Amino acid sequence: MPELPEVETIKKGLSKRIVGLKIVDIEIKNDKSFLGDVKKVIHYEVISVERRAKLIRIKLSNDYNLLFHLKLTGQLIWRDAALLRSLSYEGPRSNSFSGGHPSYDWSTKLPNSNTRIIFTFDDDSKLFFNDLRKFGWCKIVAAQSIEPQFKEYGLDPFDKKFATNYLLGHAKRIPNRNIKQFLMDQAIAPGMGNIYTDESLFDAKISPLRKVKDISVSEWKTIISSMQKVLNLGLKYGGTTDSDYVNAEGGKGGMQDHLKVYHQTGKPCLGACGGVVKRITIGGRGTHFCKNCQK
DNA sequence: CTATCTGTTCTGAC
DNA sequence: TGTCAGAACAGATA
Repeated sequence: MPELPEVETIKKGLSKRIVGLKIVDIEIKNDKSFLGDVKKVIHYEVISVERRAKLIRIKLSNDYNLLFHLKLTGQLIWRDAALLRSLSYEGPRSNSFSGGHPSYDWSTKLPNSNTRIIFTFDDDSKLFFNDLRKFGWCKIVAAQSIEPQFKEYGLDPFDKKFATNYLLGHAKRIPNRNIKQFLMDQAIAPGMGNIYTDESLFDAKISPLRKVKDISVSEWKTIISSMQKVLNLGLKYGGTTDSDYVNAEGGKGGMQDHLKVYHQTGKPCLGACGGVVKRITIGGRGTHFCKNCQK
């Protein structure tokens, strides 16, 4: 599931590959995945690739943008022309039992049954928007409409102003909200999702059930530094591949091997407390934590 | 076979 | 206003 580190990893990968290329064709295989008129972006060049919250923005030379939200299962995979020729028909097929990880034949065979949009560039390379569950989208947004789109989001967790006072301000507004849902609120901590919220709270030794009004200033400081720590770790390992996430080259991330609580239900707690990782539901989301370590 | 669960965000009801 | 269920969708699991 793409959260800040996954989206940022894709952004970096795409930026390296497609800046300077001109879009020459867009093939829409699922109408609901694409909003806008393709005529507005065809024949224009990619100026930059940026991230805001969990959105990816491809800025074009004519003041239009392609904005993507990958939601749960969206992928953006770029292939150069040579690789497309060698892999387009009979990509190697892995079986479904490769070390407990899902099959990855979609990352070698492109397009595939999950491909919703195909962008072709002027060097014959292609960008594939794959999305198994079709929650994700790509839309064309004019330059002047970008900021209004981003207005709903709070400060990026790496912003210098993302500090105790900022979070206290939000906490005052919704004092009875639990810290888990608080951190998942995109108006407060955009880019945070289930994985990095659970990991951050474990690192901070704070229970996900704590109400925000009961969190002290020093605990807020700890939470902020834990968030930045685990997000940075996610960035370092190129994101978490739990099921569908791949980077811009179609490769897996490595953060899944460094998760301490997320999807570790029943395993011994790594806090050396002798407890086990529990799973409960908060706000409809699976929440993983250690009752001993997190107070 | 059906029922349940997953995980992000939006919508509509209370 | 905050809170919550349900929907969007497809597939893995029970």
